[in-house]
Amino acid sequence: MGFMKERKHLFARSSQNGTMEEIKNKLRALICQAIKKGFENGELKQVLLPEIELEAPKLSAHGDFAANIAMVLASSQKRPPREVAQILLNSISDTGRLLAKAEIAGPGFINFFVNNACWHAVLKEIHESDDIYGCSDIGRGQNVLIEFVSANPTGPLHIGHGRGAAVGDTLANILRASEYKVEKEYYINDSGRQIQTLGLSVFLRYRELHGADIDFPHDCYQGDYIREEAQAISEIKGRGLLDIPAEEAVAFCARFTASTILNEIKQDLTDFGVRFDHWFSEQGLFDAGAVDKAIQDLKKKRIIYEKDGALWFRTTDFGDEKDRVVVRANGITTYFASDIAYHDDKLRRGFDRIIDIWGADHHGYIHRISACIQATGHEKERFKVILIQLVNLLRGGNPVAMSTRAGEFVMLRDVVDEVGRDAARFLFLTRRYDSPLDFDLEVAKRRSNDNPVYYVQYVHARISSILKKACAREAEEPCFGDTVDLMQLKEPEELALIKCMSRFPAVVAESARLMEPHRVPFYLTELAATFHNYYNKHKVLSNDLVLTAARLYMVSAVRIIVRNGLKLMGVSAPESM
RNA sequence: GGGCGAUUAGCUCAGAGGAUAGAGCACAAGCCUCCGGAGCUUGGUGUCGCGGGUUCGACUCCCGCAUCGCCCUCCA
Repeated sequence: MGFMKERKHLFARSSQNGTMEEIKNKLRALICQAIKKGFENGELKQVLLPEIELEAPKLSAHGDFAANIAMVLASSQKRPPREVAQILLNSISDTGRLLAKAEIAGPGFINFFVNNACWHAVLKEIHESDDIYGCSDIGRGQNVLIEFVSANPTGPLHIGHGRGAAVGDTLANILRASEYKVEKEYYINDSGRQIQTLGLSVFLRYRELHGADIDFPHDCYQGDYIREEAQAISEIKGRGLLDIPAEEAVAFCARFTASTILNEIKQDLTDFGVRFDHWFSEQGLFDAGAVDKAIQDLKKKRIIYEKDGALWFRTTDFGDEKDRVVVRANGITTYFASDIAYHDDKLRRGFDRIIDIWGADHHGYIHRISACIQATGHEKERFKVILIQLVNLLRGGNPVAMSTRAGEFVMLRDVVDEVGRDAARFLFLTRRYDSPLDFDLEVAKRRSNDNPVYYVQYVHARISSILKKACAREAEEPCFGDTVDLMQLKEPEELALIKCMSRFPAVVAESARLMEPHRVPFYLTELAATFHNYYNKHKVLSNDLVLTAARLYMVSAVRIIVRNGLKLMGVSAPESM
C-alpha cells in the first residue's frame, strides 16, 4: 500500500472514506428527509434530530444496512418503535433509486436493501485507488512518534521483542495509511549499570579465556554470546586487556560489546522487515546535559526533592502510589532520570502524540512517565502506552524452556530462520496485544487452516494464477476499462464478496483509531474465507466472455485488497507458492 | 495489602450498545470430467466468571465480588 505516495486522485474523489460510507451517507439523507417530512405534516412530534446510525447487520436477511432510528425516537415520540418506523418508511422518497427494498423488522429496525449497482461501484473504487485502497484521512496529518522494541544492547532480541516489533511496525503502517505522519524510534539504553555489567561479564570471560580462574557472578549475563564477544575481543586485542587497569578493560569491553550487539539487533530487525527512522541514544542525553538540566528544572519546581541522600521525584502528586528515586544515594541516576529527559525531548520535537510500546510487565511505569510528562509541562493526553502481553513459545503444544537466568532464551533470529518472516509477523498479530500469545513453532510451519498466513497468501497466489491463465487465453486479454459489464455480477456469493471488500477501508481506519493492528489479519482471514467460498462455487474463467471479464475484474480487486492488507502487516503477497 | 490486565463453545481466540453471540482447531459426513485441494460444504455445543445498576435494548457501559496472570527495588 503506497501510504507515502501521492494521493491526489483520492482527494479528488467525493469521499475519502470509501464507497460504503457514500452509500451510508445517502441513506442517512433519505432518513433525514423522511423525519423532516414527518415533522412538517404533523405525523411526528418535533424533537431534536438524533444522530442517524446505520450498521451492517450480521445476517444478510436483515439487509445491507439497518437503522435503529425508530427505536431511538420511540420514547420522545411516545409511540411504539415499529409505528414510528412505519411512518418513516412511508415518508421515504427514494428519488435516486438507491433501494431495492426497505422493511421493518424485529423490535423496530428499518432494514435497507440497496441495489446491486451500489455494490458494483465498490469494485471501480478499488481499481481506481489500487495500492491506496484502504487509506483514509482520519489522522488529519497529525504527527506521531512510535517508540518500540528499545531492547537493551546487552543481548540479542528474543521472541517477545519480535511481537513488539511486529505490532509497532504494523501500527506505524496502519497509521501512515490513515494520514498520520509517523516516525519510528528505537531508544538505546547504552548507559548505566547494565552496560557496566555487560562489560564486566565479557571481561571476566575474556580473562577466563586467557587462563584465569574466575568466579562468574550470578548477576552477570550468562548467555553463550558473552563468550563469543570475549573471543572476538581476544582476536583483536590478544592478551592486551590484561595489562591495563581493570576499570579501563571493563569499559572497553562494554563499549565494544554494546556496539556489536546493537549492530546485530539492527540486522535482526532489518531481516524482520522493520526499519526505524531514529536510533536514539540514552548516552546522548547525558552527553548533551539533558538529564542534568531536567533534574535541575524539576528541583526548582520542587517536584524533585532530597531525602536520605537520594533525589526523589514527587510522582505521588500525579497519582502514583509512592515517590520514585531519580538519583540514588551513591550518585548514580536511575533509568527514570533519563526517561524524564527523553520523554520531554520527544514532546519538544513537536509530535502531537507519542506512543510507547512496552512489555506488559512494565505497566507500573505508566504512572511515572505520565507524571514526568505533566511535570515537564506537557498534556498527558499526548502520551499513550501500548502494553504487549507475553509470548509463550511452544513446540507441538509443549512449552519451550526459556530461562533468563541460564541464558536460555529463544532468539527472534532463530524463530524467523525456522518458521519464516511472513509466518512470524502474521502470527504475532493474530491476538489483541493485551492478550497473551501462544506461539507454537510447529503450527507456524504448518500449511493448513490453523496457520492463517498461508490461508491468506493462498488467495493472492490463486488469483494471480487465474489472471495469468486469463492472459494466456489470447482471445480474451482481460481489459478492465469501462467496458466491463458489472451487472453480470449477481450471484449471492459475488455480492457477499463485494460487500466484504467494501469494509476494508473502515477496518483500516478503525484499526488506526483504536491502534489495534490485529483487526487487519482478522479481516483478511475473513475475506479469504469469503473468496474461497465463492471460488469453489463459481468459475471465473468460462466461455461467456462478458461474464468472465466481470469476474476477472472482481477477483483482481480481491487481490488488490489482500496485497494491501499484507503490506500493512509487512507480509509478502506471493504470486505463487 | 495495592495496582494493571484478563475471564466468551471441549481447546485457541474474535466481537466493545442492537435482532438468533461468531471463526479456527478438534470430532463426523461429503465435494477433484473443475480456473492451484495450502481449498470448499454440511453437522452442535454456550447461565458470554458471579451479583447488582444504567436503557427501549448489555457479552459490550458503571459498581461490587470471585478466579487467574503480571507488577509493586535507592532493579533494569
